[in-house]
Amino acid sequence: MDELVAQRIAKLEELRRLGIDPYPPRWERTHTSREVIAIVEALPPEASEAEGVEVRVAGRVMARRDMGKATFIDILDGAGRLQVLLRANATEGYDLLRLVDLGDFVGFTGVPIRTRTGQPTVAASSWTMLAKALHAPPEKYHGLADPDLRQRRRYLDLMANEETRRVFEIRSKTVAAIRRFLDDRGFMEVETPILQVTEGGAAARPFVTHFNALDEPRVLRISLELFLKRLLVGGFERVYEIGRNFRNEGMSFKHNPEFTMLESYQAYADYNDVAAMTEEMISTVARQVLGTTTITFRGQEIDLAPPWRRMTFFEALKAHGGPDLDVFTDADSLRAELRRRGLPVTDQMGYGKLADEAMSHYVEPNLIQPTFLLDYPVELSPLAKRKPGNPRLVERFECFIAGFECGNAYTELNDPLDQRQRFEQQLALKAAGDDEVELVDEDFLFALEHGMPPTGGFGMGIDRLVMLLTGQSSIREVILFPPVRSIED
RNA sequence: GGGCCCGUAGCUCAGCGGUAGAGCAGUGGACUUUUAAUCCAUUGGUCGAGAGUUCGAAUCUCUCCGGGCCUACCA
Repeated sequence: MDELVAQRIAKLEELRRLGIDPYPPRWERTHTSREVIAIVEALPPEASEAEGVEVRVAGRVMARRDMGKATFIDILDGAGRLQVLLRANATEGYDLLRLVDLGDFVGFTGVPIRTRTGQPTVAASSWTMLAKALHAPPEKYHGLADPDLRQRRRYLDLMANEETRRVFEIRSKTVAAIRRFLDDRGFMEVETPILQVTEGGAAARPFVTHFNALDEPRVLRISLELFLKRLLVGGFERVYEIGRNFRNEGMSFKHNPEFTMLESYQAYADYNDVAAMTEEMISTVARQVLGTTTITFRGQEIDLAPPWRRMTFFEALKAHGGPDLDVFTDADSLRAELRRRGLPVTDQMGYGKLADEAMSHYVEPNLIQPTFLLDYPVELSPLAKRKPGNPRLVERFECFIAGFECGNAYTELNDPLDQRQRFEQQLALKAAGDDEVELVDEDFLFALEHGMPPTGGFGMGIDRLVMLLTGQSSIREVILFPPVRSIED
């Protein structure tokens, strides 16, 4: 066995021999580190001690400065770090401190004091082992740097790196702020199936599993859309879901196979209403979580305050040197033009995919400040309603911040006959070799045939929003436990 | 998938053909206001795995394993 582990187990056994449980079931804490610091900071300047105040604090031992008859221990609790002073003539069990290692959870009873350097500290009258750690924590100064270990053993990353803790606190506050925003506007949070018969609502390859009780195959959902729309058919007027989607595809700095999506649907709204809600929601969330609407991402300062820039898909393509889609109106001519421009296009790509390819090449990287791209080609958007007066386009926007997409919305297609046609067009694309198309979902069509009110829908990748708000340039840094290859022992 | 890079002590890293090093952590000792405490002493390694080249490989070559960054596709 590892020598360091053996040493710690020996200490643990010595505690037991002394009648001390190294893993006691309960120990009452009265104050967090932050509360103790507040007590000390509230003391009059000449006072060095909160006389008569007894606090019980607890946390993980992060550092230890042993000076013979006095020892300083830094603990980390959920609120932050706190220094504890133990003295041979003032702390019960001082000689047993040799059984305390870095990483242990320890409780201290004592008085808040100010040291002569002014640092808030608990002068301990006693200490108690709360949980013995068998492994040393990461290096105290450099922390945990190995990117593999940081993700594989996130708990070590969290205990060693304050920035990591900050990122996930912001993530939690972001989701809470989104819920608050939607709840305040009369939206109802719902949950829909993750295990589905047919994947739908997006174009992506699914994870496949088997449902034993029904003895049927199932796929993990790739979007939330089609079930939420069934709820609009049912009569709920404002619904949203925040949930995990699964796409069995590649990983990149902005893609993870399981990712968290927000989708909301609002009856009697169109995509313009949704755009207004989007810019208000994201700026509100930023203000609540960060206290500002200004963020820095990859060295670029970005202002999330509304109103955001709006331009049409066609305009944006022209403005950034891409092809004019009013000139190249069919798949063959557009494909030839993109090929002439040296873009990687294939014969399998339909008009929508080609237009999207051009957009992501010419436009997307340039959309640093928040921008709505409006009015997408119909071929790219089988679930969106056509734009009145222009059957080539649908009422859809995607919003871009810092050069990547972070939201997508439609005026939802509620014409069941048109919806069936669109599904059939997707089938034709599949026949032509595109394996990432929207599949026909008869059950959804049947629901739509019962009537869905005019509806504005919205989808947003939560992980990407958190990347923006925390300044993290990789999605894996905002996911607590990103997928890692398993290691064979 | 393509390109570049990394894997050495529990952690952070040096060493880059001549028998394995530092700091932190650990162990023993000194020290009653330190805070990357300090000072003295000291334990700890199949140098990711395997094969090859060589008198000799952590170091060079190849294969594999794990990881990172960039790049391409879906949010």
